[in-house]
Amino acid sequence: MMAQDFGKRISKKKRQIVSTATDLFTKHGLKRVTVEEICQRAGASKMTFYKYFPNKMALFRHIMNGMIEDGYKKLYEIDAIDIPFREKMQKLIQYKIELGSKMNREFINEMLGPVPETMDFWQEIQVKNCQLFIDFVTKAQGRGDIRKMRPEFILAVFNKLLELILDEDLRKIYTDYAEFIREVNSFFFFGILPVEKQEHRE
Amino acid sequence: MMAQDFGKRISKKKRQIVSTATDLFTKHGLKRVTVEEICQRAGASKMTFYKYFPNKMALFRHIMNGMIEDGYKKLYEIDAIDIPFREKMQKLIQYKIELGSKMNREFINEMLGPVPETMDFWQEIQVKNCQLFIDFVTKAQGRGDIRKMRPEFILAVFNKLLELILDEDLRKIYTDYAEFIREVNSFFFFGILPVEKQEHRE
DNA sequence: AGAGATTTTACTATATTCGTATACATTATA
DNA sequence: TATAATGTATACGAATATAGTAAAATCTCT
Repeated sequence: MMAQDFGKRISKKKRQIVSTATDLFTKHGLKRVTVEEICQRAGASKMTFYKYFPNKMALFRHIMNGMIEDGYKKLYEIDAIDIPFREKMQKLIQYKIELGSKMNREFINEMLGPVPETMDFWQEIQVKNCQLFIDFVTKAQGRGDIRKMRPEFILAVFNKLLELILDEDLRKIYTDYAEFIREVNSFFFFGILPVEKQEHRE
Repeated sequence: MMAQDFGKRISKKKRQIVSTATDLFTKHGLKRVTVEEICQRAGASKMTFYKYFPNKMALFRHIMNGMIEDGYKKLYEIDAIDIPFREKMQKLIQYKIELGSKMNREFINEMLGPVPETMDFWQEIQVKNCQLFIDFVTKAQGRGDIRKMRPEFILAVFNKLLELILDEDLRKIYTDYAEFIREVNSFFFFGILPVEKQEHRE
């Protein structure tokens, strides 16, 4: 009787709904996208949609949570690898950049803009993400990889530098994109490396 | 009393409306974008909008016509330069590619999709564009730059090759993007160059 | 001050979207 | 085959959004 489904197999239709909705949301934002449109493109009927999600916002939350989850895993994964902290950071930045191309500020604003409900949700997410990153930094501090500064401050700086990387105009200055990234990365590092590990200090 | 405005100066607000609408339409398509949204982002009131355009579709047509106009000028401009036909073609392809990044198929489909009115309009545009390109080809044939083939056929091939260029997957095969373009271009040419001008013929 | 452009606010008719109810079709499996 | 589970088609009412208009207030020039 297949009973509980063993919690494993997620309905094909559900997956299709989620994936097409992800596409549409990241492209056009929450408000512009219609439940009916999602269903049409997913090749599912509206009834199926409401079988799996109570409403559009729930689907959206589901998707966002998935993204957070991915970020969580990624961060944990990176932290577990046995490489110098600096390389970990590099990997993290790389990941955030890839994410950033989808989750850019415009996209976020578009979602935050008109729907007040999303504001609170976004706050939630930010807080979660914060905590995660702060743990990451705290661990690194425990190992002496970075100076003892308020992790919250480091997070803020990190985010500001990410904004810098996503800045199209600045990017144009560099002929080589990789060089640009290295530049930011190295800047970030000579700011947070503990004194005893820094070679170029005046 | 500034009277007729001398037909020169287009109201700043109108220009802003047109430009923000162009942005929004190219990003999200006709249907997803709201008159109110355009006005808000353009910093204009709805009344101003309806002062200049009778409705959303009219604005859309205005924008599209502008693009056609640009294409017209560009083609004429390219045709007028005293360079080999092959280089003209290269320039034309370059231009179409730039345009293609905005006017991609997805965008077009999105507009054609739900609004039946746009279908007819798009037909109109296609016909105009066709005629233009066909003139271009006919002239070239008159000069002996290309073989005597039905211009309509050449247009069709040209468009197919453009689709090829915009194909992400194919693009990935080439490490150098310029090489890719050259490849397509050269393929196109050794297909249409008149026999006496071809060097590598079996 | 005075004319034209622009905004603000308020409003209506229309269209869209949401979410549900019902009856029907498909698939899988015991 | 019988029995569920899953999905579809269609239609529907209610809430909401949008288009487009009207009239009065405000702004911006000269």
